Amino acid sequence: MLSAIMEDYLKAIYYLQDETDERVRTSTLAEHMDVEQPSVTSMVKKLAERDFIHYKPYKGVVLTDTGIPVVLEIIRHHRLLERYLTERLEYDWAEVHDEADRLEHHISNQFADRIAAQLGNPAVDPHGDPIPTADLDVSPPQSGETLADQQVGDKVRIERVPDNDPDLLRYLSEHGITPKTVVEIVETTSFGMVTLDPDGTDERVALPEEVARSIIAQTLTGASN
Amino acid sequence: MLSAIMEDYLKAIYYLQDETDERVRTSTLAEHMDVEQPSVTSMVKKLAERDFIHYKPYKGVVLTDTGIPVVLEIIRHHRLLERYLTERLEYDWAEVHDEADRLEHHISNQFADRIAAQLGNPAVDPHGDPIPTADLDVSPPQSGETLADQQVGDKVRIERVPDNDPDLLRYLSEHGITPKTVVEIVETTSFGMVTLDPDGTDERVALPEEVARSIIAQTLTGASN
DNA sequence: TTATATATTTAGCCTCGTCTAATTCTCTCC
DNA sequence: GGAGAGAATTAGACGAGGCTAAATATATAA
Ligand SMILES: [Mn+2]
Ligand SMILES: [Mn+2]
Ligand SMILES: [Mn+2]
Ligand SMILES: [Mn+2]
Repeated sequence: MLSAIMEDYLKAIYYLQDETDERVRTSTLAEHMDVEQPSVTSMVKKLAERDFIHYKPYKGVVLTDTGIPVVLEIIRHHRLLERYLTERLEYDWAEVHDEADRLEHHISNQFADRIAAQLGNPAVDPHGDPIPTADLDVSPPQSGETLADQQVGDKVRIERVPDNDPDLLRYLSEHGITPKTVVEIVETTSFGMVTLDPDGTDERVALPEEVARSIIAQTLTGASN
Repeated sequence: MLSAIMEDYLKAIYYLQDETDERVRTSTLAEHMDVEQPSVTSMVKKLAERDFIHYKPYKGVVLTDTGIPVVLEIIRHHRLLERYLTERLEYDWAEVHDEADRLEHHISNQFADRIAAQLGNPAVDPHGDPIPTADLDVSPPQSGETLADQQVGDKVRIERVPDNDPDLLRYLSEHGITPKTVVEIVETTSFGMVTLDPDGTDERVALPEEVARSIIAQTLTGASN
């Protein structure tokens, strides 16, 4: 079989190749996995040897058709776990990531299917990320629009937030911002600050543009169109 | 921290020293862990180095006061998982052991505490084994009486069955024998066969004496006393 | 087109958990 | 009390994953 470490490498490759749409470089992977480059080189050789990735020396790697379903299975585990932890075991959505990142490698597919059934086969995880089905279909990524692309006065529905920064997640949920929340953009500044008003509140929530760009949102009504 | 493998060694030592009430020998451990003896020797040195066990060369090992709570924590995880899997995720009690044996090393104490809370802090696992509390108290072992110690005509309540033989567990549950079941001993033979009648049924369930001896039961009424 | 900077790979070493083969200790039995 | 038998340990190796330092390939920029 495949070690937990190998699975994490494959998962990292999946996310990175999705982001950049290019071959994933050794250095990028090294940073992501928090190891030195030679460790990556030796690992990608093993993964290529076993046909999960295509490796071209000095040119980076891509997942093969063998590798992709492996990754999707892990992502299914991860997102179902996150959902189950928040929904059934009273975890805060800020704490689920680490627990899920470990357990994803150790639960059986049977376990995953059972918690999926308990949850009614949910389509998305607590951060709005799509959960692959048991036969590993994944919904296509949402429209690329982010909170940073909006105009003042726009109303948008939050679709997806990054799941790996607990502090941000705590901040967001404390201010009533989760997937499905509708917010109005009340201010954007030249120095990179976006201010929101969650629907039905008078609260003002400020976010650095950098962060706003990482939050996917669906435009509902625009003052500008 | 401690690797999953090390935890399994400690757990094995715990069970073996409980069974024999003596120092656990290298060979016993090797058989239990399904590795060769030199592997055990090198592992017990590491565990002794870290003070989880006391190791006397050529004389076997014993858990230290540092090692015992480590084991109890793992056993708590294992038994809570088994209970949760059967009760909330529709696992058959014959299938839970393997899943629990893997996951016990990977769930956090928080996870264990949450499933314990969901279950109402149960005292025993599906096989009747006591679940250590969050502060690691364990109920003392049940009376040593087994199904093999009974007389024909005795009524006994099943307390505990071995959890590592799926076939046996399936057989038992198919014939309505689980912890809490009351059965009457209807026959014992000189060639080692015990026959039971589960309470309220007319069914006859036969078991080899070897197996009967591994099932703990509480005598309720005896024809003989 | 050539020189320099940067990314990547190779070389060699380490720890963990395992193995086989060889050696040494312990125990029993005469 | 000594000879063997049998159990346990030591010696030396291997694969997985990691590291550092050295070598090499690629990219950039003159
Ligand atoms: Mn992971
Ligand atoms: Mn998530
Ligand atoms: Mn285990
Ligand atoms: Mn059990």
